[in-house]
Amino acid sequence: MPNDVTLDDVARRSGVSPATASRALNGRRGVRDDVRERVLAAAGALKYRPNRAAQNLAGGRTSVIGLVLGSDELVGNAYATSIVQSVAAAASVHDEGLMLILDSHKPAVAVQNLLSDGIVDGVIVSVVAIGEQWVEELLDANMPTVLLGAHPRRTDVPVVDVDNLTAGRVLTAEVLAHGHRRVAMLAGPKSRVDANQRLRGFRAAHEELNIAVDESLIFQGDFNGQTAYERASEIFAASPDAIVACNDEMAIGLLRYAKEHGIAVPADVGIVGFDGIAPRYPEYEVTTMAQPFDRLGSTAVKSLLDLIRGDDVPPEQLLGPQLIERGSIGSPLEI
Amino acid sequence: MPNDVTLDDVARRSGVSPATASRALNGRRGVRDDVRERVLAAAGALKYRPNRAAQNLAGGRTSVIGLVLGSDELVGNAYATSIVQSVAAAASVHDEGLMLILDSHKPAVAVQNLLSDGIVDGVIVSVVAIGEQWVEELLDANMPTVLLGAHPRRTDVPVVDVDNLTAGRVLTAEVLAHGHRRVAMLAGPKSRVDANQRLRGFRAAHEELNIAVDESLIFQGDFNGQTAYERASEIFAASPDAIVACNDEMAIGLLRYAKEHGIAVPADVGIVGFDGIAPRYPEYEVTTMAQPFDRLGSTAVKSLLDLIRGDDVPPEQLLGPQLIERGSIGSPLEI
DNA sequence: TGATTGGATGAAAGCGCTTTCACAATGGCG
DNA sequence: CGCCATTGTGAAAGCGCTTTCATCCAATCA
Repeated sequence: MPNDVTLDDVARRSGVSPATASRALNGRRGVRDDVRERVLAAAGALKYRPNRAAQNLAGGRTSVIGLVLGSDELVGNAYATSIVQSVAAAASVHDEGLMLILDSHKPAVAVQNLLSDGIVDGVIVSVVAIGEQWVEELLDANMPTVLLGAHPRRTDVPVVDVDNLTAGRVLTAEVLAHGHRRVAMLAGPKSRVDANQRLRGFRAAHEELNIAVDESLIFQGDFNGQTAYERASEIFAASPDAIVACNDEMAIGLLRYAKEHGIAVPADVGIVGFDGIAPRYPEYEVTTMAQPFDRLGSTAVKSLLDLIRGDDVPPEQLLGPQLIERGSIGSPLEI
Repeated sequence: MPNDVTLDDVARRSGVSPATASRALNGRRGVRDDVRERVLAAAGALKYRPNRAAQNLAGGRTSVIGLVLGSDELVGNAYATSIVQSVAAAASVHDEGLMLILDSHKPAVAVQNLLSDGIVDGVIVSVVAIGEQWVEELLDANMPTVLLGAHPRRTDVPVVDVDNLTAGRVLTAEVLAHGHRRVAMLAGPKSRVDANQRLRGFRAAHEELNIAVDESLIFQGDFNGQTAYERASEIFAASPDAIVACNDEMAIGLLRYAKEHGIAVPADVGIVGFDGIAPRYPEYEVTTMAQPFDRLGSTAVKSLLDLIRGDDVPPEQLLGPQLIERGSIGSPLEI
């Protein structure tokens, strides 16, 4: 056992009852200052560490939250990876542990385990996992849950997401502001709310300027860079002035194709992406709408903790994205 | 509370004592078959889920293992990401939960928490976290631990790693077998055991063929692709026949430079990498020595569970890597 | 048939903590 | 100077489970 000194030991050493020791250690009020210090000192000297299982059993809280992701999504999926990172960081800020639950080959067992008391106090479910049926099961259970990314149907679970509509609108407006008029859209999966919102934003930006959207310039994508690369010839064949790709992976797929086929960006065609992960590929300079990953993670964690505590949580929290200019639709505009 | 039906409820419903119910549910022997079935049925009907905190407190096991990583290592670090993925998968196979511990801004608290009983039964520490002093603290504590990747100094903790020496030797031998003679090495950080072993393998392969290693062709790298890209001109200026990069990121950095400067690969120079993550970059076809991530994760998890159970674990388990031929040192050799 | 074994079961004792609850002790007030 | 809040403290009751330990009964053996 890593740890064998108990609260009783601390209590005995500091000459108080376990009850008082517990109160002192947990910062409860109603303990004289000198007593509290004595207890703290004893705990330090003994290297006392509370037994979390016992705390949990007695107190009801675990201080662990779960993060649920689809499994094959992690490797090579910059979005998912960023989410893990930011949620982990946020959890750590709140002194919460983080259980990582990837879609396993034993979903039933995973859910079963998760729903047991004493394992996690609540879960954050990433949009990349939504659709898995075991996740549905999880949502139906009476477990505090926050969705990271909107769900196509469930509106009964609080959502934290980037404001995809605005993001799509602003990004497209930026493209239009550079003078591009034939703007193509490489959309994301139809099942994804974020993809749809971005598309709506794309249309909205056009409407604002009274520019008609050429429906033949809207291409169905799947958020996958390789697929985008493979469809690139078709898209370029439509000779758009610029292309709005619904995420950076697809934008990079297009850029790769352009590079390999002597298509100049932004001279021949402008290309923009989404998510803000493109900067990780230094050879592809692409203007992008960055996800506020840090705030996404911290907001989700904070909301979940509120939910666990029983506080009210807004049904939908949309965070502002940030435009990252990297010159792939032309030089930055003067203001 | 997600869950409010207790073992007592199950016991009562099936007309047995809680003791028997517990035994039945946990597959302990000494329960008549019909009784066991009755209990199982009752548990199913009641949707009973054990309270893990209570189980843990009474039984001593958590069924959760920890995975410790350096924090900034996750995003954009394919190696770390793959490790997370494979460990998560392996944990799930064993019905273990996975706590993810990234190097936080509160290392002390993190360690403190981790070492509490009832949080995790043991931890897997990835080589990418080694060096952080809080990890040292963790290793010194009496907590079952397995290292994923060798530690430069500590030999008191069981290690699971790829056989980097052999990997380096075989990969270099392959390069030499293609007829390359002036072979450069872009090494990894000197502080890393894996990097050093690969370099040793590089030398060993040369020795076996009685080829002298030109020390001026050994370049110090840092496992970073961008840095490799920036140093590429210097390396190519030494006009090697081929370059062994100590990981794929660096190999890709070199390839990117080559591509941009009209250096043909493998015609002008051969390039190979390490880790097997290159295939994720379809535009860069690079022969690589793949880490057996799946086995790495499963072996580490299995060893940790053995350790927790009190069984003996070999101090060092080296797994065989796999050569992935992708033509970046010339066409595959006939056999 | 009586003694002996062994398997199935239940009673009860914790695991280490938090938290009522009751009780002193203290201080403010009339 | 006595009375009521207040505050600090300890005793003890669980939290829900596992696990001895003792018990019971049927099966085995002499």
